[in-house]
Amino acid sequence: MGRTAPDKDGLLATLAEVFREHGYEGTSLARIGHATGLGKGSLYNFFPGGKEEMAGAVLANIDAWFDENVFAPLCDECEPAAAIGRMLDATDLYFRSGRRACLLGAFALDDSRDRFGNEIKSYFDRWIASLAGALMRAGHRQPEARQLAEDTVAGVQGALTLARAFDEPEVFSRSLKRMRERLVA
Amino acid sequence: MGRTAPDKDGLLATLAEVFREHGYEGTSLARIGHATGLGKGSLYNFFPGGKEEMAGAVLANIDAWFDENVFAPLCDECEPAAAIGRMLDATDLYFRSGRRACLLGAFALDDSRDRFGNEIKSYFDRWIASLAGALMRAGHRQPEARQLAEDTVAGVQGALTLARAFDEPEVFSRSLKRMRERLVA
DNA sequence: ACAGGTTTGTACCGATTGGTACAATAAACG
DNA sequence: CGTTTATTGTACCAATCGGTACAAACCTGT
Repeated sequence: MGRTAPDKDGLLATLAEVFREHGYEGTSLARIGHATGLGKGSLYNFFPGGKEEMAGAVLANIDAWFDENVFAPLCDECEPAAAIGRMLDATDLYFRSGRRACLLGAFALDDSRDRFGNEIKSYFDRWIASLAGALMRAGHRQPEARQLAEDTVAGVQGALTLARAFDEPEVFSRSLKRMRERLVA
Repeated sequence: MGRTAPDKDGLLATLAEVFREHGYEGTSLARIGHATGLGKGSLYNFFPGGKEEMAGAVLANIDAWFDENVFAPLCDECEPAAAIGRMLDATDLYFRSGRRACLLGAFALDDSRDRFGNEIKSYFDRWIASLAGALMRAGHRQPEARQLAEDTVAGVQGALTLARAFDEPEVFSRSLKRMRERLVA
């Protein structure tokens, strides 16, 4: 083995932060190098596919986190109200109570959608489907459950947008609190 | 006078479409030139401030449209339910029933926020404030009206994001329909 | 200490970025 | 018809873009 490789998780986290802050086009290799403290040599050593592979790895990483911490709780066999509560807790944790943007939401808007369309679609699809499942177990009928799930995921995205627009994370926290009341009612 | 100037409104509309589709960073002058059919000479003649002035003019144009067609109806002195209905109609019209993205929402996410933070903030602020006003005239108390308005504007943004993520404009139409029921109830 | 493979900095590449300068052009007005 | 003035294409600029090549530095297993 050669030199000690830096921990990949921390690297992916830093990369994610840069992409979140500046979008795909706005994230230059120079900025990545500055944020991570790595030169091009190291970056292209870990990600031979360049910027696109970096963004792909970041998306996969986020995807896995949501799978484990947000979607999975919804599919558990316990009482659905508690499952939904845990989902909202994880959501609030991930988005740092509104201080963090959603990378997949940002990518959905600009033309990163062309490169990562499948990942983006799958991410939102699984979120809505698992939430709708929990809502049905809580007694909602199929069409209403689906609509309520759609509204909730859309509401999260919109609240994140507003929180960033106003530079007031509380907008997100408040919105999440109202969703909690609405979903368990 | 010199040559006949192309109509500024059509030019701004084309510019807006390019910015909406590719974001601020992703919109190169080459792309603008191709989309508008104008060379750099013309572009810098109309917008001496370059790309930033173009984006600013586009935002001002959108701002004016929303002021007249979306915010103003909410402030009218007629019955608030009809006012809210007209607001939703104009919203659906502008976003082409979900086929069009929101430029201000997109700018709020990436670092265009640094350049146009005030415009973005003002846009969402006026939307929420005018809607909350109409809701109060409809009988809602102040805090609930404000929260409902916030949820609605956030919901529009989120629905646009989802519609783009899934490439299914119907997601937006459905969401808007549910908002209509929720707001007039 | 040595050899192996890994990590890293640096120099370099062509292409494209936003922006400037300016001469050529064409319409409107006297 | 000629002058004026707004419009336009083209050439050019330094800076930066994403990406490649490769030799030097380094850590680890023997």
